[in-house]
Amino acid sequence: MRARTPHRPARPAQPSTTSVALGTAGTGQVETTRADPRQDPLFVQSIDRALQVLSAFHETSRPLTLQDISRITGLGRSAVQRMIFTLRALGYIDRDPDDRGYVPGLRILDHTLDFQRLNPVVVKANPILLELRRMTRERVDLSLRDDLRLVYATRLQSKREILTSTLIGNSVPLFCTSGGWAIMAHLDQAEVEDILHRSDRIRHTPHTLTDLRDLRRAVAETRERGYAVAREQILTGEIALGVAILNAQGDPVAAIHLAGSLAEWSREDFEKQFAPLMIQAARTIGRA
Amino acid sequence: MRARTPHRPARPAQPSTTSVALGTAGTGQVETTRADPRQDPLFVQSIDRALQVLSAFHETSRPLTLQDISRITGLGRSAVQRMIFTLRALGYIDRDPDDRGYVPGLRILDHTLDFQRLNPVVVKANPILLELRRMTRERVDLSLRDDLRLVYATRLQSKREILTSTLIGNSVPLFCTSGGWAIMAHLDQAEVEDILHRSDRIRHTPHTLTDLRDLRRAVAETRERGYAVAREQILTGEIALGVAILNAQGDPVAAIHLAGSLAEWSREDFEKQFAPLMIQAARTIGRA
DNA sequence: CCCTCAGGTATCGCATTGCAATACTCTAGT
DNA sequence: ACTAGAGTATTGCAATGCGATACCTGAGGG
Repeated sequence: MRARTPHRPARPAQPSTTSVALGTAGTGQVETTRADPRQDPLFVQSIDRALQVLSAFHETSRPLTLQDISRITGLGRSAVQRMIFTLRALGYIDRDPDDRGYVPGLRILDHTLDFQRLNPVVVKANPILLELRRMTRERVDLSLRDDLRLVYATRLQSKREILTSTLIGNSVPLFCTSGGWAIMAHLDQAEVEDILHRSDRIRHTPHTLTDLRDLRRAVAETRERGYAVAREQILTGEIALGVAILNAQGDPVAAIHLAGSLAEWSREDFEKQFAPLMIQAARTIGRA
Repeated sequence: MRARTPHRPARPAQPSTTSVALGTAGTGQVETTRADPRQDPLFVQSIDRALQVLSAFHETSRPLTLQDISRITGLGRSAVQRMIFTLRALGYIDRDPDDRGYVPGLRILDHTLDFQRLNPVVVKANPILLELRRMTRERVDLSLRDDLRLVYATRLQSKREILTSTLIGNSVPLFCTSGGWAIMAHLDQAEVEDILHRSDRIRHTPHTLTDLRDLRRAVAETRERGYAVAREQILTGEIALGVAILNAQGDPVAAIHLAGSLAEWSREDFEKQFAPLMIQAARTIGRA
């Protein structure tokens, strides 16, 4: 139990503060405009509870029983049972066919599709990513920033992709990924510090950078170059280029990645070959 | 507005009736064990309402305003506003960065990942699908049945994939797809009739079969062959093989597809080449 | 330039609605 | 056979969410 699902926050972030952030920054202290949304009278408790139930599956890698969910969410048995009933009626939770227990339901994928259809970054990026993969023949990804992590929204497999971990919705931390460095390169140093300090800097490979000085340098280098290069930060034997995508206000909201194998590429070749393409692609997407 | 999102049911299906279905079948009348879950005392209204708000995005291809959502869901402005506030605080809805309006939020993808990690069929199928694509070099998909439609859960692009419509969560109707025929081939004729009659048999290409007699024949042929062959039913120029995946009880709960181009393949070659592989793969997944 | 309209946000009282407690059924394990 | 664990169902009371209403802002338009 408690599978190593990387860094998915059990409790989500604040709502509108993201857009503020810039003016009041300074020391990297994020000024929370609204103290805590979940004790705001506008906050609908029961939605929260229902989504907590759905989110209980984040914690597991097996079907859950009622009491599992009750334990994970901290909600009472009755409440959980009522919600499961409802969520099941609506198709958001199913019974596991063989084993007994509950699993996420099919209807979730309807919302996945909506997200992909409606998110402007994803929509703009997709054709460009396809083109990018056509030209590079390597793995191309788009990830969106969610506070300390990057969530993969589009993944285009390369020729021989074995790992099943190339799934939409997977997330990686900002602090040790090409995309994360690319994004931090577009923030003021105060915010970078804030991010680095709040991240729990877990080592994914023996080469993962975790020292603050190293990470600062990685970000600084990225800032100069205009793109990030990450070697074996998440996966051994993998090299990745990352470029940030800016929204209309100039905030880095997403990143594109290109990942190749160090068995095939030297760092220099990989960069020389692909960095210009990446930068061009990111500009086109972000209209920067 | 009201974009042609194919066949996503605005109102979802009943919960536990699916598993019953078989014993009481007969005339194709599905015996509703529980009259209507949403007037059951166990049914939590406010979850339903919240998810209706999230589902409002099914209807659109642009960001939605509060009143849009209010209109689509039929809920009052106040209620919608409170829910948007909550859903936004939780990350399930975002503000569109440029344009004004709301869009589905990133946190949705967390649940997508859960679904893919936990759904036993998807988990079992993925490695086999990868192998299948390696051998065929064509597009390979896994889709799960949801009443009258098949929802794509895994999609492995082929070499030159242009269309952005190869997204997870996309759905196609049972009645006119290789996967659908493969699934119906494993149901009794009464259920097939029920499905065919309840489907609204829209023509997707000039070659889409819509006549009941033709469709019955397609299913019958599939039943004999053990796999389905669909030519240009959804996409012009495309040929697809479909094989059903059975769960432990022998019900067809999913299907795998192999899609190729008629410019490259004759129907005969495509079948001869790939049908055995497909059947083998489906057996392995379904453990039938 | 002021008015209006559309969109978003906030407040409050009342009754709807969902939770805790409890009890019942079923299956599996010892 | 008894116990434990899982799922399901019912009920009373009060927490909680909805409707009505009002406020704020920016964008057009006369």
